[in-house]
Amino acid sequence: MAEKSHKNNKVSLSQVANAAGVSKMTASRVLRGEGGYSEKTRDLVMHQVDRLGYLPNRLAAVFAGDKTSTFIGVSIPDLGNEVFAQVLEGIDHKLGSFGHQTVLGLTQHTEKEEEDWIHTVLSWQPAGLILTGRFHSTRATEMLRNSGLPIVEIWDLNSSPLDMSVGINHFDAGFDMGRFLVGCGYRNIGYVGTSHDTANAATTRLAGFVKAVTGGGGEVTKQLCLHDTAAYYPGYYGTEQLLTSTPTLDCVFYQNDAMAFGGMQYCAAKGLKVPGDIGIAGWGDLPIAAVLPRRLTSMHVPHLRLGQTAAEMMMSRLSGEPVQPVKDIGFQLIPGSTVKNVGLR
Amino acid sequence: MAEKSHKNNKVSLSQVANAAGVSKMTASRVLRGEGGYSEKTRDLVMHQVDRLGYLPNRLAAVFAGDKTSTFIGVSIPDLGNEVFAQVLEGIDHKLGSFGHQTVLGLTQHTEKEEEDWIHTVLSWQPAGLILTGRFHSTRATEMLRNSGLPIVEIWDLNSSPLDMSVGINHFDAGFDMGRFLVGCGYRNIGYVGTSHDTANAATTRLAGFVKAVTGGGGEVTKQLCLHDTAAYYPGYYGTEQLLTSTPTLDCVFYQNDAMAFGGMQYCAAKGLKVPGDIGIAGWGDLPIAAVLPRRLTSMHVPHLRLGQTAAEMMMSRLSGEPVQPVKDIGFQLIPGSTVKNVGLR
DNA sequence: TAGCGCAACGTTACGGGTAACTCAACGGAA
DNA sequence: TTCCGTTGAGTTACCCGTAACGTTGCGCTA
Repeated sequence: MAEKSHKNNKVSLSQVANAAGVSKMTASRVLRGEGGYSEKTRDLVMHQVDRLGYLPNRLAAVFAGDKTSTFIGVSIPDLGNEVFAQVLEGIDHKLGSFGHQTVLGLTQHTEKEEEDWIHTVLSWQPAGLILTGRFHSTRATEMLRNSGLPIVEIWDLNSSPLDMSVGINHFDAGFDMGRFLVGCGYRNIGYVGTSHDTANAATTRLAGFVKAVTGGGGEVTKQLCLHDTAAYYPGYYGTEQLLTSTPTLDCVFYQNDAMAFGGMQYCAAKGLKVPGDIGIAGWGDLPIAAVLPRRLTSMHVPHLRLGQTAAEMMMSRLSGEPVQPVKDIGFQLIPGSTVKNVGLR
Repeated sequence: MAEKSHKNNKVSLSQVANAAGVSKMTASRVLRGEGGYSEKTRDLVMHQVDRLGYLPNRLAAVFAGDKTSTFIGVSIPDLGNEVFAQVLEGIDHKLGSFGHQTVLGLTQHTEKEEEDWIHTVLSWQPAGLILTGRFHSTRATEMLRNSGLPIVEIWDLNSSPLDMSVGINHFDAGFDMGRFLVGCGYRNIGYVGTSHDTANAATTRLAGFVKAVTGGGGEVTKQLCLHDTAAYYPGYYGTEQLLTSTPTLDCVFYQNDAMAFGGMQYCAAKGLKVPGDIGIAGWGDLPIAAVLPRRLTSMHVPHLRLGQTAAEMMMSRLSGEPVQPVKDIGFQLIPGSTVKNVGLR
């Protein structure tokens, strides 16, 4: 099986055609199943395909047809954050079901890395790009515009997107959480997150949060932005830092549930009661929340669906259907019971 | 900026060359920086590259050079399992640092899906493939062999790999855990996992586990394999099912730490003391373990490093360096304190 | 000043498919 | 019988780069 060509060990279409005694074009037609050949010819060709172990060369097909590939470039900050793992899972499954492939790029939240990645990925003639966040470098924006490709900006909703956007308004979400916590009676609130990058949705969220808290008569007394991943242990030691430097805090808001859980564990280790001594609020309503004895105060965002929706918007645009370019996927505050419910408002 | 060609809106090398008043070949040389041109010519060409917003077409380059691309196909079962998210993160970072791209495939643990995905990915002329697991369908194996590409099988160490393999011996790891638990005095042990697929490493692990337990005079009384993801909540309700049907168990072994944590939460909710009333052992030493009050009995596997190593082996092979084809990345039992330590052996 | 070498650049021929066109054979209607 | 449409298949040009070679023109040597 699998007689190889001399050059590169790959069986080409012409080899199949020769072996079947037909022209390259006829073999091509059979393989694409677009008709215009007899049953007998089809069998001849397919038999040789099996015998030689022919694999189509989609790269050459794209090239010949002067079309784009079925690649979709997907840039994600990192996978240590469960949120993005879920988003990616949603994207890849949906893309896969449409016969498209994910070309991954972990761009670590930096514009420069994203820019380099975009340059590389565009050179592979992708069918479209899905990017996390709405801030891109000038050169990146220019390349994206010039490419003329469909682009979905996800996560941080962009009301005037390059092309399309799906996500939530993080400012509003942060604001809602802030208003809720102030409504619970908290006035002296801390924050633990992992980045102060202005391009980061978490920063936008924090801004909305701060606005709501100060507007409601409270104060975000201390904001901690660690140089680490938004995971359990940073939540733990971040809380330690926070409460050591500012013991007067009555509540802590975290960048996500993993960090919040880490914070809860710190509190438990130090004998601090939640919510008796201190309130805890997370973000994302991650799977771990489902098994905790006490419902974690959090903000539900449909991450998997967000990913799926992004992929669907991409597919719609590629098939020429009309697409609503900006989709707010929505969020829902989970009051939970890791904050006191003094029932204000 | 960005004057477009009539056809497909992309600026080609000849357009750049024409605009710069040089031949296509000279422009190509400048862009690849391989010398054979004057400084003046270089500036002329690069100026037009900027002005026209030219993006190289790597697809055409691969095609012309009759080479493979810089794509590496990476198949991962799913990202809901943090273990694989970490592995993927390790792979993509390392590949990226070598100028290669990950083409992702979430193949959901099934051979059929993997086979289809392999067929598709191979048609894009990748430079190599990284596959999770060592079991592949016959047709998949045949395609992989015929491709002649470098292949790294990860996770479940394959001592006679298609090409290369890195991971751990799950049978041995399961065996060690079983021996340890029996050594702790447990005799009536339950298991909660998510799959009975023979192609699954978890199944291999379980086999080793069972062998050690029965060999040590204990019994794996009940094995529960849920049709779900290996996450917190399945761990919770799986434990509920397990302990309801078999209340006599003295210990439960889980497919991973997330499930184990879910199980611990179930126990806590029901007033069962860990390890007083029941022992709990997880697998993977996931990040959450770092913040728990009680060290979770688990098995440490360097997931991130596993991913990085897989990528490094791939890069070594591609650059023609000699590669040790089978690498056991090792594991380490974390005794923890969620099991009794009766101090046997 | 012929002869030579080399830097700098141009020409040509692919590579593996596909679009668009052409052509032959055949069957049915006029 | 003639004409024409349909079916099945072949031909040709082209997609965008690169390898391999060919061609200049200049400076230097003998």
